[in-house]
Amino acid sequence: MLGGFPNPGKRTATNLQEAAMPELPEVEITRRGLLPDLAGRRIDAVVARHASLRYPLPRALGRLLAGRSLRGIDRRGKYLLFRFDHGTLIVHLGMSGSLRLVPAAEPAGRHDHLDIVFGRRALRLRDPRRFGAVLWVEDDASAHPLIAPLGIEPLSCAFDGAWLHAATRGRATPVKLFLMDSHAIVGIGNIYASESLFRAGIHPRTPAGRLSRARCQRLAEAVKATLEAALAAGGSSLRDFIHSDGGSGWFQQQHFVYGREGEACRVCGARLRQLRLGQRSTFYCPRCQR
DNA sequence: CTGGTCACCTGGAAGC
DNA sequence: TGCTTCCAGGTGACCA
Repeated sequence: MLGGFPNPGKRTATNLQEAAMPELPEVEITRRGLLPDLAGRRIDAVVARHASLRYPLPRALGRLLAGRSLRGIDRRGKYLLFRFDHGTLIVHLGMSGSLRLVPAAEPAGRHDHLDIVFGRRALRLRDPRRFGAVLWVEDDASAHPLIAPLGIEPLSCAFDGAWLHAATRGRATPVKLFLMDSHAIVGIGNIYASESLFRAGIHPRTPAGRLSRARCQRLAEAVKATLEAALAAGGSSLRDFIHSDGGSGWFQQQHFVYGREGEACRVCGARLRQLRLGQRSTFYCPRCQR
């Protein structure tokens, strides 16, 4: 393998199936894992090794953060909000990003773009595909142009069947694409969209606006159950994840349909199928999902 | 406003 | 063996 980049080991299955992307549960797990170690801690230095990810990194990040104490970490959708007295550092992990606590002296790998040093340890941002983002806002982060248009939090009480029913009226778009539209609902990526629709027994191509009230109810519950199952799976390995060297990737999870095209449905045994919606692979069971 | 498509970036796998 | 092509993914930008 390339220097410094951990070898994920021999894997026979496709990485499609194994490499879970940071969706809402992974981001929330990261937040919960970092909080107890970092809240209240003072930053000593910042090391930026790459000038930009999706956007240019804030300039003079070291001068901005050194000597400041981290007040807390919030999450909005898939954005992590690191709170300081004088502003908020917004971090998005894109599709390949991770944040881990490492010894500050540990040599950085090829894709370790940013270190925020707290004493002997560093919060290290690794993002091989550089789809992630690091932004700084002095004023209200919720008003930031990337944050303000975000949709409802799927784990909030406000997200339920009634909300989903109302929000989808008049929408012809396939329900899977609606689930993935961050301006409608945040945090549901390609994997959990397929998984949630399977749990709800709804075909991914169903026009969102045609879903009955009852099916919206079922889908809202399925989304919550899917995300909560992932959170539970991640929670059990949370400390290992945050403090490991990154070799193991995101926590493993058993999917019902994602990445399993051609295999047998775990519920009915039918051959699972794959189709493309919005340029994205979509997996479903032709018998369980109508 | 809605819906559809593209670009960004990289590593790994598949194809030739 | 080595090159080329394709694909994965989140999301903003841009089009009709």
